Amino acid sequence: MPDTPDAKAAGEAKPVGAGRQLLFLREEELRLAQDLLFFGYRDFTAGPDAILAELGMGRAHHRVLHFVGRRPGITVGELLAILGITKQSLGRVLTPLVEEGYVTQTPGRSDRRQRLLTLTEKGEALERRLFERQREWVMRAYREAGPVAVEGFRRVMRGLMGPEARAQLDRAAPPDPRSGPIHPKPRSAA
Amino acid sequence: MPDTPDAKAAGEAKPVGAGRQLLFLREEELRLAQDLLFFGYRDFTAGPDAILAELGMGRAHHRVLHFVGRRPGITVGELLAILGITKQSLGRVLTPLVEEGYVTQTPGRSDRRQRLLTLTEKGEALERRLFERQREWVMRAYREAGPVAVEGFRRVMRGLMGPEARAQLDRAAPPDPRSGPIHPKPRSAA
DNA sequence: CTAATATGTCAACGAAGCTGACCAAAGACG
DNA sequence: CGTCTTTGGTCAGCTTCGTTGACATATTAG
Repeated sequence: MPDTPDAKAAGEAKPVGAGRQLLFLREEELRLAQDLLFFGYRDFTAGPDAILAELGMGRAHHRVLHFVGRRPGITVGELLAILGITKQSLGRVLTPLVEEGYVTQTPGRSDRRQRLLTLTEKGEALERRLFERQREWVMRAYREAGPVAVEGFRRVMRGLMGPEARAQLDRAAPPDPRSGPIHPKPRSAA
Repeated sequence: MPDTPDAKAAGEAKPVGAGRQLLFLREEELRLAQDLLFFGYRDFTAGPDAILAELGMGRAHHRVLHFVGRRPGITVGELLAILGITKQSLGRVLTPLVEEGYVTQTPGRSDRRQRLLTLTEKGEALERRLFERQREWVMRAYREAGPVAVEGFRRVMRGLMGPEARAQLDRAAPPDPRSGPIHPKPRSAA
């Protein structure tokens, strides 16, 4: 259990045993994590949400654009598995995206029941616009925090995911052969 | 062109210079961040969501319990500012919580228009139950990632918040005077 | 031919946001 | 005192995005 949280560990007063004290610190630590995730996630999505609202779309549309953009030719079934929603829910978002020309459906070559999904140019343009907005935001946070913090952020977020999501992530983010794996190995705290 | 399936993802040829490559890496970095936040946040909230569903409640109830628990005696207005929602939306969640005995409202002593919100024992018990579920999950991620990563996670999440959220966080999480500020200074990359 | 699979669609519902309008109690201040 | 503002509550209606259940169709698999 090596995880005395770096510097802040103190807490001298309070007539408690050491174990009790650790427990208390853990509690506050976790409450902080709850706050950070709530506020952070909310503000992280705020930028794209504003753009989408102008187009009469919502966050769900963004997610479809994002994952279709990440894996062009993805099947409906795979997309459902990644998003973890029902096909009815997906349909309400995907159908308009197809009708308005953001996404194309083409029958699978080996299995013609499948509808392989790909972004159109219009879809790519919108996705990129949403992406850029978010990029500014995240890059600012990354810059302020520094590369070591970014690596830590990634490790913790990965740990917050369930095993299925982790597997999906590895598929959704095919490591670019030119750049090597994103997390080659922690390399002992950079 | 529309129908090249997933194999097309790479695009290895692409004649790029070093700057272009950096840009590309940044892009992939950011896409990864999007994935991590989506999956991570979703799975982070999954545990409490399941408990709440059994009680006919949702995530919004949890947030109220969380922030009221964090600042007993908080006013309705303050809670609205923290959550960033309208009073109508809050009402739909808060009224049932009061009616079912999870939260009490008491008139403010200096301003009797205010309704100071506090958790009842029942409310504290539920909040704790939700908290414990989430704690297990987060502690696992923290342990796996290690203390340096946790510090980095906190720094990045904080950076993802807007300035208002940051101010609210400092109020919502009154820094324990015994332990000093959470982020005293980067201390040059652990 | 039959069964399973991939996808789509209709209908109804629930959770949690929103706007706009309006009201009452209490404080603030001339 | 009287008026204005602030705090909070409420009614009505709308939107997004998730859910279940049932059913239809095309295609593949055995």
